[in-house]
Amino acid sequence: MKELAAKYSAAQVEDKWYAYWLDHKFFHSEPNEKQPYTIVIPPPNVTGILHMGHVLNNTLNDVLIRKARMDGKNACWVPGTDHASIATESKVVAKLKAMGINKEDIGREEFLRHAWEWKEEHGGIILQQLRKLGCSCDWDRTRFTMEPALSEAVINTFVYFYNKGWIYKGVRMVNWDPEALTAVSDDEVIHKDTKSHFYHLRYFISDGNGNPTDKFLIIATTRPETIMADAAICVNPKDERHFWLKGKKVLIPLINREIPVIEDDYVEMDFGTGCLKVTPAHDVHDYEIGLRHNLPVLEIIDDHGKLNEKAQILVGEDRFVARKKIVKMLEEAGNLVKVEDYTSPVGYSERTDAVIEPKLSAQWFLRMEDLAKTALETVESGRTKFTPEKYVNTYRHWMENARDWCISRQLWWGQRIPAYYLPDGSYVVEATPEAALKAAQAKNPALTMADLKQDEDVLDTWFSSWLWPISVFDPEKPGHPDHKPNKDLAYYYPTNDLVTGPDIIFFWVARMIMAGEEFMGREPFSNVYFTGIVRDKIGRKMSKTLGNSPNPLDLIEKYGADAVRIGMLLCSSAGNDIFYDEAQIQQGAAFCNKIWNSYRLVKGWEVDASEAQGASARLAVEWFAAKLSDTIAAVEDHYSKFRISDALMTIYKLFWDDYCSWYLEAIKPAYGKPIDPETKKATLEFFEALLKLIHPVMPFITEELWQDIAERKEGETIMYAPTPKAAAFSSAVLENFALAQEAVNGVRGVRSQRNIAPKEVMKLHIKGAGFPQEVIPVVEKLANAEVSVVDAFTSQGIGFMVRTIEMQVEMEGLINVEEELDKAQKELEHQEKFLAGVRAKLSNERFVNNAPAAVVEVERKKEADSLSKIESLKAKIEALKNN
RNA sequence: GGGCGGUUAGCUCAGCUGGUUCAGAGCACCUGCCUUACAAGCAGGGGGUCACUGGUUCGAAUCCAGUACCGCCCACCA
Repeated sequence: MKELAAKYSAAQVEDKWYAYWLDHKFFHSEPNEKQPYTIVIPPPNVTGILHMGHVLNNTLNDVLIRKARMDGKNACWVPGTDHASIATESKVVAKLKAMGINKEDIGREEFLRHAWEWKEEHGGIILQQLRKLGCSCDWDRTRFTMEPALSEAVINTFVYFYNKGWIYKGVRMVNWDPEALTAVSDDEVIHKDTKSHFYHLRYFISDGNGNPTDKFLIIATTRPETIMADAAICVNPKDERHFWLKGKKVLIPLINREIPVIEDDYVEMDFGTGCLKVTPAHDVHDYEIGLRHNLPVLEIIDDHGKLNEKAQILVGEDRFVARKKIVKMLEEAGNLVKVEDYTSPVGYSERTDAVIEPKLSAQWFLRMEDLAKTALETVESGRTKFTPEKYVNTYRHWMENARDWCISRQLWWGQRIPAYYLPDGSYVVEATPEAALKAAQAKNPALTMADLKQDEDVLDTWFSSWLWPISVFDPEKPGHPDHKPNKDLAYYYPTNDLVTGPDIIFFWVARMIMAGEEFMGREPFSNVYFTGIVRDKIGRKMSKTLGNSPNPLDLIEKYGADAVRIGMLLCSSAGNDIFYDEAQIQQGAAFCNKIWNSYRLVKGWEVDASEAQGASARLAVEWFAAKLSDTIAAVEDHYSKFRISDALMTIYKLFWDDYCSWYLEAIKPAYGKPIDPETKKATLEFFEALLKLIHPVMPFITEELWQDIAERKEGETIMYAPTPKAAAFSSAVLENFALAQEAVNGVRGVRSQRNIAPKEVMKLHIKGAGFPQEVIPVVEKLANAEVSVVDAFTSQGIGFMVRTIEMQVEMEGLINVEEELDKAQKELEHQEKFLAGVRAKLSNERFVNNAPAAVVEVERKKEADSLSKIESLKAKIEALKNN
């Protein structure tokens, strides 16, 4: 590298080094004798594009992986994408729709052909974008959850759990979208408060023969069109008002079907009338009550949201039209008591905005009981640690109440459920059609392939991603606990850290733990680091519709990936949401520039071999060596606790404040003068250590400069330079330098107050022998002052204290005695108050007797220091008065 | 409604098992400087009854209880 530009320009640097890293396969990992450090990427949706959440997450991953690599571990970061069945399928559906093609019309096979085409064309863009961010993924290991081997793994696990008896077919209420004609997941249902009515209906008591008596009860409902599906009326068993109903039967209005009155705690006595109509087919809770009381299920609404013939009346009418009509009919029949306005939350489909209809349907379930129990133990025992810890509570609560997992989805894009139906309605579950045929023929030898019909549904995407930490290494293993892990799996599993958002703690994290325990017999990762959500400045979630989400690639282009990375991370502590502000990235860019220029300065110094190291430089080198070691220890501590932003801030301050503002200023040769070889060498060593420390978060600029500070051979990289280690140091060195810094600050304060230019040499008098003599050269250089140690101040000047040491900047004839007196008086008052406080404590016998000796000792020291300060202040005031 | 977590400077957050002058950091702000690496900079400075109330203790930002507000997860009352 020749002359360095005055400003750092990321664009020229980043692509160059990324290509270099790729060329040399620096990201690639193979099992070897070193300790592995493994991360599997939280696979982004294959059709996704990079957003700020990905930036945060993947930068964290990359920091961890690069740090581990420099720590000498065999670091492996496995990238890949998730087939994301719902998201991808709806994108393909939308694309086809735009072409005038209906999914149903072209059929499954043709649809999947389109979907794969789409995936090949648009899929994996996000992985390209991650390269721009600098992510050091082992691209040779890139995986896709729906690639053949991984799909096989999914099917095998299904068969495995089925054979174990944990997978069963059951009926469940799903969120049915009558417009899209599909079930949608709970996440795709938006609850909106909707104005409707509360209809109070009169149900007459039956005489036992299906005829009404003159007695009746009143129920309140928002859905009168479903009364034909009623299976019971339910009251709370403690409700005295309804004791008389016990054992009675009532008649459904209009159709006069007889239904029983039952009792269940679910009914709230003080809500509505205390009588609830139970409609198992069209309400989730009612369905559960129905299960408890063995009630029949009668479905009267079809897939299109219209009443069917089972309704007996209003057949073929849309549910909302039917509602209006039936109200009228009820009114005419004398069953309508009153109508109240009512606002209640109603579920709408995210995609079509249709009102969701709860619908019963046959689904496949995986029993959770044992899996959840084991997975809870994994976390409670600490084998997998959560950061921040608070999420253990959330996790526990969910695991203790885990409901069976509905694993079927009414979609085509995904792994198709390997259940094959026989003509007699029974089914077999096998990994392949061939095996299924064999199994079917065992039941009925006459069957042929053509007689078998595979289940139409595919598996929940999470049913494939929960295998991710295993299947990316050895797709044979899931579904086969006895299979001997291949070399990769044996080496890389369990992975070390997982970085992800808390929103998928159950969907993904918990289930990976389950799968890991089930198939590997141990946890899939040692640590889970939960990030927060990236929000905009005013706290809104970033979303496309709000348009408040910047495009990370634009930011990278504008500021550089390093700036984006450190900008995001400096202010993001684990578990807390991040309020994104472009100013953070600007701060990152400023830091890049600072690093760049600090090197520009050092690089520009000519070395004169005959030059001897000056006192100030010698001290500064000694001090910074200590400071560096001290800080490295602090940084390591932060990392070990996953306080990433603290670790980075610590390095940031070390670089900017300690190295640039103090150290470089202390060793800086006079303008145009050469530097001695010893100092230059030390400085470059320090600089290299700093580059290495910050490299995990700022990979590009550090590589650029690292390559320049010394002769490097082709194939050398900072990526594999070992993390600087803390060396032993004397704390006295730090302590003495700190005193020097305070003295310098004191002088600078006086300059600032009096508007004295930095160029002007000042005279600083230090009273007594308390100040470490050896650091005086540093003070002289940085304060641009001549320092003298005196017994008493003999000239006029402005005083200040460094701890208990009195100092004075000589200002003959330039000081305002009044002002100085005033200042000293105030300081005295403050000091006396402080002393009083300390003495009150010390005179408290209970404190002296109960507090640890060390604490009492500290108080005594405070007392002594304060006394000494008061004494000098008094003397100073005297002197000023006499002046 | 149930569970969990939070409330410290204008903003974002540290502050571990109560005691080190403990009230901190970064950013923002104010003042003065284009000082020959960097104005994406340098130097200096102001700013908080640690949400509120009570308790425990010699001593509380820190422990306990209650109150208020905020956030997240679950259920989302026919």
